[in-house]
Amino acid sequence: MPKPVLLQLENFLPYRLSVLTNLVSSAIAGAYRERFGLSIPEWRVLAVLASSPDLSAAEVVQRTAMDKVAVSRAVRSLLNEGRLERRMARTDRRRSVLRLTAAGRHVHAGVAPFALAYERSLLQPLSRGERIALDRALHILLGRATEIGPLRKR
Amino acid sequence: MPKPVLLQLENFLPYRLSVLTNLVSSAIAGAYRERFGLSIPEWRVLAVLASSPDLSAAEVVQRTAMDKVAVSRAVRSLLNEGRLERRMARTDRRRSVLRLTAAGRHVHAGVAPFALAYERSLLQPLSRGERIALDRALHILLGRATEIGPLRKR
DNA sequence: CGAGATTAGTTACAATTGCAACTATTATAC
DNA sequence: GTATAATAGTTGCAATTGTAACTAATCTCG
Repeated sequence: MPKPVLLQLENFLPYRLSVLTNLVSSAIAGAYRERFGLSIPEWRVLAVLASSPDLSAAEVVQRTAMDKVAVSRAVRSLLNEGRLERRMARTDRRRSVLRLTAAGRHVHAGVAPFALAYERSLLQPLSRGERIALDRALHILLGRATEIGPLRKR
Repeated sequence: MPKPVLLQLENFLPYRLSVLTNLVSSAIAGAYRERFGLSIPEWRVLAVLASSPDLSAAEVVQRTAMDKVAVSRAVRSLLNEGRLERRMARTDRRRSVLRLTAAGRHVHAGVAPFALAYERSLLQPLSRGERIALDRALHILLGRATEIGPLRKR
């Protein structure tokens, strides 16, 4: 007898994660683009530089789990839009030193409250305990997924 | 004084979901492609037709949360590969009736255990209680995300 | 019946993305 | 010091994906 295969797509964790993430990401991406002219990669770069100025592009890659090409392109458009400025490190002329301009800080100050409001709204139906449990579970899953499959180049 | 903006990317739920999902999806996608020559959209179509034969493409769209164009393309390549067969509904010649071929069932029988093993491995560090909590939280979040942002066309 | 609206599915085109190759610079090893 | 390897970042190209327009068939309702 063949072993019965019990796979229901709607209970399959990778599928559920994917559907949820697509929903959330496209809601957010639409709002960012519409209101601030920002793509998600741009927003991520902006967000890390807002709390940690003077990173190099490679450091941004490390902190955001983005691909280095994505960072390069996001940096370029943020530079074009005058939201970012770039110097080169004196000791190593390959490394860039990235910092938000006043315009960049201004955009960030506009987006961040919106982002936090979206998150708050998304989490609203969860109790405090449920949020903590979710937090823990995501943290563990992230570690485990990294452990299982290195697969992504950074 | 400007209100201090407290947004740390690494604590931001949409960001964390996105990183986790990318990690999981690319691990799975690589394995499916390598071992079975399947893309993720193809795999999803295969999975729903394995448990529910004779759906139309539109019904596949409803059950998978995929875009109808993505379904159309996945169906076409599965047809080309001989993993799917399509008839037209007698009562409505627009509607297709999709069914796995023996080859399609064979591929599904190969992939499904692999998919379940990956999921099991991913969940392995979570206790039973933690899995239940995760399950609940994802379910609630999915409903809430749908409520907040219709944004995606299907 | 028959005009207009609706639905199923496909196609065409544009935007996004990812990979690999490339340039420039610095580090390492002899 | 020079050759080789490694690192930072960019660019080009191909594959994926999304949006909108399209075809064909059916439905609605006067």
